[in-house]
Amino acid sequence: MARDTRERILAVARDLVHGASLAEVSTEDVCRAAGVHKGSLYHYFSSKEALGGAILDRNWDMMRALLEEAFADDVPPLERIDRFVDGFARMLTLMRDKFGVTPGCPLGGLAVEVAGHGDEGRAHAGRLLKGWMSYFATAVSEAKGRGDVPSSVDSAAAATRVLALMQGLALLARAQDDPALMLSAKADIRLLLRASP
Amino acid sequence: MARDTRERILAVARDLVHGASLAEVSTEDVCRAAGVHKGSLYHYFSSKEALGGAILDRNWDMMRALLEEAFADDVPPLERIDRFVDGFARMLTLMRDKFGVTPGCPLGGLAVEVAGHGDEGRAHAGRLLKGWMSYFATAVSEAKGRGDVPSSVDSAAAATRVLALMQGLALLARAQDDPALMLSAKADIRLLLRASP
DNA sequence: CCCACTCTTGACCGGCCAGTCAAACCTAGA
DNA sequence: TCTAGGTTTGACTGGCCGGTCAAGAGTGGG
Repeated sequence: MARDTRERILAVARDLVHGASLAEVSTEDVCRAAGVHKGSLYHYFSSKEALGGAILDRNWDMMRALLEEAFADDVPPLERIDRFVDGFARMLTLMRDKFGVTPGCPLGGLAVEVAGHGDEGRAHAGRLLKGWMSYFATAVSEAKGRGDVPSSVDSAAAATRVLALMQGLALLARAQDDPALMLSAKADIRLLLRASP
Repeated sequence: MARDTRERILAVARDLVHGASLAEVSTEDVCRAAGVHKGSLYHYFSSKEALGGAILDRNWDMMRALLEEAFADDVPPLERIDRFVDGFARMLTLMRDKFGVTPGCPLGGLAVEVAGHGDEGRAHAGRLLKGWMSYFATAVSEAKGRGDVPSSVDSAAAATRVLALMQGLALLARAQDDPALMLSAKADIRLLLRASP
């Protein structure tokens, strides 16, 4: 029952925060949905901010799983990115079905909010975003080796571009409640890398 | 004193919401900063949501001014976009100096929040984002006429890409507290339009 | 069986928050 | 000058919110 409770609180809180923001969800909401009392929540999390940080980490775990799944294979590097975009869009669609609204990027939105909570928050968010970009950067680097991407392209800068585009599309997808917008990222990324389709 | 009060409330609220979110600012904060009592605020705005909508409109006015300033001239269309990016980055820097943190896009962030407030909210946000994109779309269209952009490019889709990239860069700029990130948009947009620099 | 320790309960707090209201205050026009 | 309507005041409310606390329940090791 021990880890289980913590787990349930975290899972429920994550669900409630999706499609909303941390500020819009109260600890009481979380406790009610998890069937737990406030004391338990504060037994496992020192503050609401700490809970937010834990949710962020959990979302990063999910994103990393998605990345690993898309990037693990012997598929050409640019296709890995495509597969990730497909997976990301699928996730947005699933969440839309589950929560009734299209969420933004589970990482990006919360990262901004956590980054607003002082310097450690920003450092935390920055670390995760860097980690995400590194997947893109190594793929781009490998694509350069294969000649799929011009060698003049800076891998790190290109990774930033790619992440920015995906974040922006996720924001527009949320504002327009349309997860399919995300799919256009595949062609757009080719352009950002000056790669032929 | 009549319009003046409404004006002051709006201006102060806008300042408070920059770099934060509407949810993080209370009506009491706004009243205190504006030197006004709650009754006055609710005399001019029917609810906090309505105040949020008014702030969003105000931010759109500012953005439109920036767009008009960059787009009005006889400068080539792609350079107009560059000038807008410069203006946008300058604005982020000014806000950072004023509020101590880099804000995200004044329109994008608030638009997402307002879009979360039911269907009219989403329609409102969608209208402004569409308006913004139309500036890019006409510039792209004109650039195609001049041969600066391949005629195969779809103007509306390209405008969405450009807006998404800027929104994403603004998000990263906020998360990393670095407005200069925005400047890379100029080169990136060239790539998204398959245009030569 | 009991101790110690972790976990859970449920009531509680001080404060904040969105929104209300009636009364007072202007001010412009008749 | 009187009046009518827009504007401002200031106190108020009912509820929620993050967080605390002391006491009890459960449990594994000795």
